[in-house]
Amino acid sequence: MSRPARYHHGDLHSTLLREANRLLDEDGIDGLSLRKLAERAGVSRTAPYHHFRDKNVLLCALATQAFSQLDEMIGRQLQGEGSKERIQHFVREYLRFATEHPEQYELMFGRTIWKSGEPTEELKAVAYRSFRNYAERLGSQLQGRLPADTDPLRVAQASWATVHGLCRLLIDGIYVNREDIEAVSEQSVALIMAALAPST
Amino acid sequence: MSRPARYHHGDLHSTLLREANRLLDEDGIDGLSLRKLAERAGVSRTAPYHHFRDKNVLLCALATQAFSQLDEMIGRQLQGEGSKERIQHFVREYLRFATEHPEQYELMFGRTIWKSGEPTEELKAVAYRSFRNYAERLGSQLQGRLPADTDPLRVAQASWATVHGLCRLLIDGIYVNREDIEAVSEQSVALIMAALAPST
DNA sequence: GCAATAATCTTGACAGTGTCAAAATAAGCC
DNA sequence: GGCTTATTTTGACACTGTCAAGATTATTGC
Repeated sequence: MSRPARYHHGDLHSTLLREANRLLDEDGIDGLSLRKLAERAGVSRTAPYHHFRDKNVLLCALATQAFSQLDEMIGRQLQGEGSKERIQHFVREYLRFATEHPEQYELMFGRTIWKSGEPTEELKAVAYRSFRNYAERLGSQLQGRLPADTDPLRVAQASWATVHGLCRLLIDGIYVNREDIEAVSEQSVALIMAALAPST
Repeated sequence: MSRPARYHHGDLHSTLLREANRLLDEDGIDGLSLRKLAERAGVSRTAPYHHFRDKNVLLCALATQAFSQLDEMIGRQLQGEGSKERIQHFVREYLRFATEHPEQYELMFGRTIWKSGEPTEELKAVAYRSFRNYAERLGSQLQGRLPADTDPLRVAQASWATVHGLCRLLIDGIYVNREDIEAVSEQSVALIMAALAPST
């Protein structure tokens, strides 16, 4: 039998997170309204405010979740010794992450949180951790192959910006052709690797 | 003496564009509401609708203006023969363009228009023209220096994505240090140029 | 077990948004 | 001067985030 409607939901916090992610996928970041969310959770308009101070905090929670996934993916894909193939595979995985969850990606890196809103300390922590993770692992993959005057951190920042730029162009709807993007990313990796000393 | 308030504004169309740009600079893209805009222009809430079908069309008009400026800048900076210095100077100018008018840049490339809204034909035309302009000029600057298996168009796409990615990270508030970004961009250019054959 | 406290949820309200419909006003044209 | 068209206005609607005050349930101290 279906549970009777109780005054106390019981597990509203995690229900809100789950349904918010669903709403994000379906209606996009603009379509995610707290009122729709509350209705989905079977609860009144202002109930969510007892679990998330405001909409910004809710969005930060979603972004934090997504960053954890990204961080986990980085760790999984960029382990072991480096090679052009491995790095290209990572880039494809990154593109896949961004395009399969475009609204989450937008939340993670977009101005909704970072500019208009105010990123949570928790979000900032996991975001910076993700990038540090990427920089360190890429650095060790390119170990000894960079020109002497080249700071590995800068290479990490530059390469991340490139992949990120491609993702944004795709996600924001400026580029629509997924295959083009993949070709461009492979070109980028090839070009950078060509500038490196061969691996020993 | 100050003009009396007339029923017909006289030049509302261009006044709206001008004040919209001011509002954009002051309050950001989220702060730009048609009602505030109408008030600034000294006109009632719905008057703008007779000059712009809806908010999306207004924003497209602003973005179109900005793209024209960008296109003009590309033509100015990327003429003549190519050199590492010239390209690095162009990148700095691009960064300057994006950071001096961050809200316009957001409008030009952001999802507000391209994903959530519907880009005007006019906007699409000038946007594509800008990129074609960039691709052609960069291609001629790198003439004969690219590896045989390297499509100049791909290089243009990749390099644009990189600079664009940097701009987004800066504009969206993820990176805050302007000098870091400049160092990263110089690193990127140096890395790509290192992969090229020396100019004849 | 029971009272006090805290957590949770609801209804009502407010200011703000984009945009439509219908009416009012002005300008241009024959 | 009268007709048509372009502008502009007022009124309205549905939507948004969020606050305040009250209702309900859970938890804790004794």
